[in-house]
Amino acid sequence: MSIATKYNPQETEDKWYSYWLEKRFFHSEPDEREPYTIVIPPPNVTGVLHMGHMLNNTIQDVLIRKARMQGKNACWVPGTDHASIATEAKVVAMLKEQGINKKDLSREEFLKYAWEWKEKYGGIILEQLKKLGASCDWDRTRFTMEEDLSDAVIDSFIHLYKKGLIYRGYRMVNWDPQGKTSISDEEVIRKEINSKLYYIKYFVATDEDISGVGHPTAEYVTIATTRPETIMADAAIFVNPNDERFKHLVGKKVRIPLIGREIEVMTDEYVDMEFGTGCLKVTPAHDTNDYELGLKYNLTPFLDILDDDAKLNEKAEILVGEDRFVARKKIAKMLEEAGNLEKVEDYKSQVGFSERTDAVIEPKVSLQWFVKMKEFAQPALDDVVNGEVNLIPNKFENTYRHWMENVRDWNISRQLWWGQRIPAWYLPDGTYIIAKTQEEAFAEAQTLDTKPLDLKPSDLKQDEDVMDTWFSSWLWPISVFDGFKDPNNKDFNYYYPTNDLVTAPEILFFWVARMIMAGREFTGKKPFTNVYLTGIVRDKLGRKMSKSLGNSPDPIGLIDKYGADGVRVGMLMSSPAGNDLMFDEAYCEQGRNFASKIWNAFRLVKGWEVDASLVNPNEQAVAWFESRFNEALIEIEHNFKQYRLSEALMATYKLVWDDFCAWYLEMVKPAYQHPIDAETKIATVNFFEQILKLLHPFMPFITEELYHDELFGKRTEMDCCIVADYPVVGEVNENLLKEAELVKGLVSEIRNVRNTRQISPKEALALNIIANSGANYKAWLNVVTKLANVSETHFVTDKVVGAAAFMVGKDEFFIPLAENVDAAAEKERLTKELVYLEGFLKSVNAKLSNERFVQNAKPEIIDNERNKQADAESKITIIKDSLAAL
RNA sequence: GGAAAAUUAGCUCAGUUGGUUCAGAGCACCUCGUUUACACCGAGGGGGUCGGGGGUUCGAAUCCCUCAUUUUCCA
Repeated sequence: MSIATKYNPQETEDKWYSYWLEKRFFHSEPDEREPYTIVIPPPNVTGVLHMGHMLNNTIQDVLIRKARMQGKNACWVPGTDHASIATEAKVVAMLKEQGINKKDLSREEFLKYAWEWKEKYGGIILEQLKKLGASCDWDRTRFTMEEDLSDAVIDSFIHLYKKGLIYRGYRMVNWDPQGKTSISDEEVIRKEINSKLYYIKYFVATDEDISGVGHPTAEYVTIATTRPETIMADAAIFVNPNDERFKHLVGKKVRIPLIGREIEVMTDEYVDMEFGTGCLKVTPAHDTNDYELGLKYNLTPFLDILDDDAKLNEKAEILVGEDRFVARKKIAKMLEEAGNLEKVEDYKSQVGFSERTDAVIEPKVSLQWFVKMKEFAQPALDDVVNGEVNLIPNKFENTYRHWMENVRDWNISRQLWWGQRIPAWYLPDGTYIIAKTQEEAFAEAQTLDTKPLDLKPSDLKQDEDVMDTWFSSWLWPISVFDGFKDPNNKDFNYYYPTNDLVTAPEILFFWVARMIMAGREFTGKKPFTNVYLTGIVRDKLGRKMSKSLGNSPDPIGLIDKYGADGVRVGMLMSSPAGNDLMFDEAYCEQGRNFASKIWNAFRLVKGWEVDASLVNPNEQAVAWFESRFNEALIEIEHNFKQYRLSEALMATYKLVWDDFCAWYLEMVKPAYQHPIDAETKIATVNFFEQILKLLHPFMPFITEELYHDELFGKRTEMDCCIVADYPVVGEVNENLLKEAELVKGLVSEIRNVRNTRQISPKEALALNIIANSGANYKAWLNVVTKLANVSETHFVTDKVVGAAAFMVGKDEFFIPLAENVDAAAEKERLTKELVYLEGFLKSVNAKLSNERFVQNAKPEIIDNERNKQADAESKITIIKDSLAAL
């Protein structure tokens, strides 16, 4: 059977992915083997594959494929996240296009549309992952809003509520006026924007000012604010207690401009004397820091002058119904006309934007559900500090610790419909019962002392809010194995805790940390052992990939262009854990070229005809490559242990390209159209098979394709590379490796002799050797002869005059040339080397004659220096002799 | 404003407890070569005061101080 001259990824990839699925190689069931488990970080159900997913899932697939080949029961659980706010936003937008307003729909109607939309578009991303070669157990695909997982969310809510770890209360939250929901701190994107700083005069309230609206009086304070539209909600003015400028005003009342309400001038260390005017207006309902001050001093009144859509309400007294940004402009004008505006300055400030809707976040006090986090934080911190859970790289431990030590309560309610509804049931009097169903809530209501008369089940109204998506994803490693539904089930006992988690550092806190917390709380066990943190995929200029910049390549397009194997290699080529990846298509090109190299090497070996009568001339080469393979395998395993995937790949790449293709195959390959001996062919085919296995986790498709070639004999239908035994480390002959390095050096030197003298590679040369080192060059003669085109070799004891001479290590080599050797050039070359060696020797001698060095340095270091000294001395002698002989 | 990390070749990065010629790899670049698996190739080559300065040490890319720059997190 012949083989195509070029590798065709498209055909190969679809063919083998289907075959793997058909033979159920990805599927895992508990058995007696050791499990190796990864749960996928569930992508948003509405998402499409981007470069971050490519990196993340390539890493997971490499880990899972390697474990599978190493005999573990590998299980990679895929799935998607319902992503409440993101999905709801998309559904709302879709309905809007159809002319449907969410407001006009009932909750049930809206959810019907949302589910329809999810069924239609959800899970595209999982299909895309298949193109990449992801070997997930698709039978185990889960969705965070499917029934069992939702039950887990509700049950865990009830569990925590009963433990007193969930409460309902007024707190300052990040309010998204466009999505009309609170969002978590993590969903707020801070951006620096150009704004203005308004300097506003607040006049001291005196008896003469009977206007009651803060008209000018003799004394006043000036405050600087970026938000003049909130002054109507002011509760106090604060100055620093050490600020001499305002001492005389402390305790006095000033009037809020335009509306004239009186507020007091108070003091607190919090106020920065340097910032603005040194006077701070405090608006507890509309600023997080002001809220804290409000609590501290129990400031009243507590006015919330903004509606849910960020328009001013009647509490503002003026500009009622205006949007906050419109109101800002208008009030500035009004202040100016009233003589309260001192000046306006340009100012850069940090403003929070909603990650989903890009609306400016409004700090807002509202009634929400919270999880107390203090108790969760300690065990989760301990796990990481004690090494129960490893963060890779561990530089993230500091950040993790900082976050866990300053943890704040978790707002888990969202004013949305798409998600798990809060299981709180309100009685007509406003009290509530936490229960899974209306019936259960009703039953519990019967036990209340304060139960209203004639209570019917339908009188109980469920909370309108749903839970934060992360309140379901923090259960992911547990719930995908039904650890809530049936805590003693076979899967859960077998697969949990999982092994590795691969995710981005940006969700270290709000996902990874919370999974550890949930693991400890609900199962008593950690959810995973190792957390591999990938970086952000950026473009080669270091910019984040974004739609607006248009700098994100289409992943599927890349796969079409370079093959999935090529793209996988490209993604891994330069992505150490925890570092951002500067993505450049050139890496994918390198990956594709690598696949091509493997393909062509295969074509070479496949083409060899065996002549059984030939004696094996390649024993040395075969023995060497075997050692070299094992040496590389040790390095690769070492890199894998430390999760240095890019280095493991690079070591594999060099083994295949340099050692196998450039050296080994060149050593053993027969002359054109000549047959090869049986032993060499068998050994080479065997090496090739080992190499395919080594490459498989990185490049699953091309390796599977070649693995099935008849060159390797007949395969049974289940004998596939995906489940082949991963190579194990064999013997390494150090001496052989050392000699090979000398031989490679020798071959390079001979090539150099040709290069510098313009001698054709076709012209055979004679070689004379003075083997001072005792290296066994005789055993390597075949190799040298072939690689350097040497016609005859002589072992000599005296220098050869009139020949091109060079050294490798301590050994001297001479190549007699037809034309005269350029003595002057030769002299220059030798002199140069002599100067270098003498300088080197001088520094070594300096060390050795330094008493303090000899006294303090470790003995093996000193021995080393002595060896260097002896080496240099003998080389110098040889070079001096050569110079003399010229 | 507070905290953390980083700064090594044109680019992306290695460099373990300070100690071999330790200044490295891949890519890119330059020269040569269309040799019979592969031009998606082969052979050779150039290129870095290890961000600056200071210190500890017999010895520093590696440890300490300081400055600069960058990134991230928190406020």
